[in-house]
Amino acid sequence: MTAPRSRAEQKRHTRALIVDAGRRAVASRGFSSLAVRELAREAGIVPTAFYRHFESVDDLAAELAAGAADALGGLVDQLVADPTDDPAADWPHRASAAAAENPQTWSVLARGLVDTAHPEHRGLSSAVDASRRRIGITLGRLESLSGADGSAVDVAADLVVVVLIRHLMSVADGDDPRSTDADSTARLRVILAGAAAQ
Amino acid sequence: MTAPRSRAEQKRHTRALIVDAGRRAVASRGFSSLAVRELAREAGIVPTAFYRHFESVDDLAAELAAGAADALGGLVDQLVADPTDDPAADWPHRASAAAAENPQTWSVLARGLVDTAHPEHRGLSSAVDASRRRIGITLGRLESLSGADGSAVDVAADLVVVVLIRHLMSVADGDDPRSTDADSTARLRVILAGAAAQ
DNA sequence: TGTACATCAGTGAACGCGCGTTCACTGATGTAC
DNA sequence: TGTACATCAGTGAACGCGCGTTCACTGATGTAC
Repeated sequence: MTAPRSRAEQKRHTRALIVDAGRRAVASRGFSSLAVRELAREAGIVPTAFYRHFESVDDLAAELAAGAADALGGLVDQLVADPTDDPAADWPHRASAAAAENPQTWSVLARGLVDTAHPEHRGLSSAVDASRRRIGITLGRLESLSGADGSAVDVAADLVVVVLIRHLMSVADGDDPRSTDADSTARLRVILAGAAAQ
Repeated sequence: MTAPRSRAEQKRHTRALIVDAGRRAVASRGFSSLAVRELAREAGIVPTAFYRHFESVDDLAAELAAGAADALGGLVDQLVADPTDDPAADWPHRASAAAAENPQTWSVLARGLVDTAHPEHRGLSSAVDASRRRIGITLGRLESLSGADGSAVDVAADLVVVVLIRHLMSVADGDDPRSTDADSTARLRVILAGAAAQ
């Protein structure tokens, strides 16, 4: 049934099991809940074998955080890559697709953002800052915001990013994607109309 | 120097020290970081004496969460109690006063909101729902929103509550209150203008 | 193709530590007479 | 006011448990000849 695996393939597989268990743990109980013994149990290895894959539990935390930051960057790539006249309608839909692909990652992001004392907070926080700037640039190019004040666009970008992160977590938490999309769209419409009116 | 205390006063004092240490712990590291031994150390008692004040560590968690929910309710009371024509200008200022009064409480609220797996999540989440409804009613009475769509007002209320909670956490984290007030005011202006434009 | 050796993912025992909680206790404070 | 007793906040030993990490090991996989 299971194909024979090379040693390298097997190692990659085990490592992926650990990372996956780690993502689930952080998503549901936060970074400080990462426990080597629990991860090992879920990956089907003995606790000490964990150290064949990571230097320490903090090393794994760093990798999970980097993954979340990358995921956010990738999503923003998609949002700004092919332009739209109506981000309020299109972005939630694209974000839902991203959330469905790797749900836990977005909860990892949220955990890192709220856990200001955790070492990974800084990195995730600046990933969000970067996203805000990129979203801001894209919003600034919208025809509907062509007459808007620059600082109003910045404020809108800030609010849009918050709406998108809430959206991602909502979908990741298993909320109905259809109604979550509708909620986010309504929020984005208010924000964009508000920026246009300033 | 220290006035003699009745046994009841002394007990209340020790209990307050525990609750305070608990608030700081949850604020900085989350509900799951509550540790009897650490709280006892900070309160100047032996770990087992903790159980003279609380049935268990979960009992303390429940009290902290209830305190955060009450604080939010109290703040909303203040926001809706004396009406204003310009919530965008007035509410951040009032929220800053509340945040300065008991900073950690707001981080406790945020922790409980993001920690969806924690038993206290539900209660804090519904406290926020209640606040959203009350804010919505108050917004609906604003002259500037008299022509606005009802659902746009609901969306605005949702966004306003998010802005206020971020504001509270910002001030609690020690950010400069003046610039935090300005940021929140700008965000609220965009939201209210957006709802008015729908 | 067969043999000898190297690599290294996973093993199992062990370390010191902090966890939440129980229990019988002490001794100062409070109360009744 | 003085004495006898009750209350109860705080004490200290102890419980079983899971934590992160180290170390010497095993044995299957991979490589060189």
